[in-house]
Amino acid sequence: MANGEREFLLNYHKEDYDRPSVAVDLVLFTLQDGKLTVFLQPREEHPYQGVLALPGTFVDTRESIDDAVRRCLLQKIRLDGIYFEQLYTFGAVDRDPRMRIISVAYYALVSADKLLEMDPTGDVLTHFYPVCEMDFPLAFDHRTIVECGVARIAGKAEYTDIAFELLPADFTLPQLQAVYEILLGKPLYKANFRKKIADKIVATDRMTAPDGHRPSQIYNKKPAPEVSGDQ
Amino acid sequence: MANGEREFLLNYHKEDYDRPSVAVDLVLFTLQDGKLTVFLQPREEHPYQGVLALPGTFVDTRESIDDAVRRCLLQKIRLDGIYFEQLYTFGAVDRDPRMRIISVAYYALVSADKLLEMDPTGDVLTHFYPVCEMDFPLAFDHRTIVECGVARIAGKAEYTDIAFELLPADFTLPQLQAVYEILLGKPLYKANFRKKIADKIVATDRMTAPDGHRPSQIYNKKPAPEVSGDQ
DNA sequence: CCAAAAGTGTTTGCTCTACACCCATGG
DNA sequence: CCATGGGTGTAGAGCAAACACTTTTGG
Repeated sequence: MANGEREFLLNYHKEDYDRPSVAVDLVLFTLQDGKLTVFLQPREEHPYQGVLALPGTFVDTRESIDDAVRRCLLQKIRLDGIYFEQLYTFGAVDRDPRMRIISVAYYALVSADKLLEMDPTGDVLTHFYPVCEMDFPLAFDHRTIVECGVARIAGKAEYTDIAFELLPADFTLPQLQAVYEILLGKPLYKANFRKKIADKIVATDRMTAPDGHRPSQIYNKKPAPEVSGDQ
Repeated sequence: MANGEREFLLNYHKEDYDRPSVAVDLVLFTLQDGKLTVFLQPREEHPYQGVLALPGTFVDTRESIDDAVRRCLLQKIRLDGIYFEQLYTFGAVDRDPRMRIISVAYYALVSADKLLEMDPTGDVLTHFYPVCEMDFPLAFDHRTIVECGVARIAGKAEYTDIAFELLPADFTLPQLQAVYEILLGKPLYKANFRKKIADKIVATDRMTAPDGHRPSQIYNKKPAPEVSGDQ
């Protein structure tokens, strides 16, 4: 009878009853003025017309979910080649009042300099809103999705290198520390922080331009360790 | 034009072109003979007829994804009220040769005693296979899904209490330690382990029946801490 | 008395925390 | 010479690893 159920559902599907649609929604983070910000756009259609929402798109039959995310990034934000990762799949029955839409949420990280490089007009930059000041309504369950993304990057900042995705290739240690402090939401001790990330970075021989105080050294992220050659 | 794209996709959907179907696939873990085992059933239909596969079902329009998981557990394994959690959503275009199916994978944990209680015939127990001995083919991308589940519970065992889900309410510390050792895949030091989990358990006044050596004390999981009353 | 497994105290070593201090630049 | 922020060494707290040891049962 477990099989009968499966049989039923297979037929149910083939005979083309109504069934869920699948979309991706994207939580694109960057840093502005020392704050974590997220990309939001006012919706142009009902429901939630004019209300800020995450960028998203339906998943086409001929593309993987990751490809739908890449397409969404490219078509809606003109971004390419940035870090993204699956977050969670949201499937409450009433999350969209029109019809049943299951949303596979992703988060993405981009550095402010990459944003400017990709969009020299600076128009895209105006669509970012600080996550700690979102005292306005969001469409659908998008507030929940953003909160889920914030929680994820806070957690992953502790044991992965995602913080580097929010900085240019050249960065200083005070900058890197600021990123960690924003993601973790707490201040860090300078000396301890430097010891902890020492093995993830390489110093260049360049310094920042003097600015009323001691210039800081410029670092790069250490390349991912090669698998040991001999075995 | 981002809007035109959205418009197109909305119409694309409404006019009922082919679009992805959504299923849940379930990685149900338990412990047998000191090994982590997973529930698999031979498929009764093509494709992969006769090949072992995870239990799964299509997501109905009127149920949430979590509800689809509950229904799958109940209909296919006759299980109810056990721990489960979303794992990852798999959406490669060719993961199912028949048609495009996006699978929201979940993992679930059940203790061997609960399995027997729910299914006194013991039939369900025969469908579990040790994850470390899966030297046989699996249908679709189900091997990847199982591996994803194994990695997840190994990680979560370190900072959550999921290990308790694999034991009855009454357990001994050697039993609990064995669960952690299986999930983490490494031996633990008895004295250190006991100190570490001391604040998560409460001792009962009961002991196991003597068995050729010193009996062990029976413990229960400490109830989740109440939110402190005064504030 | 011995084997086997349960259960406990103590030492050691490491990591993270916190503080103290020095360095380079502009004014 | 001071203010500002960059950069570094070192002592102490806390946690975890490792070891040594005692206890209880059956044979």
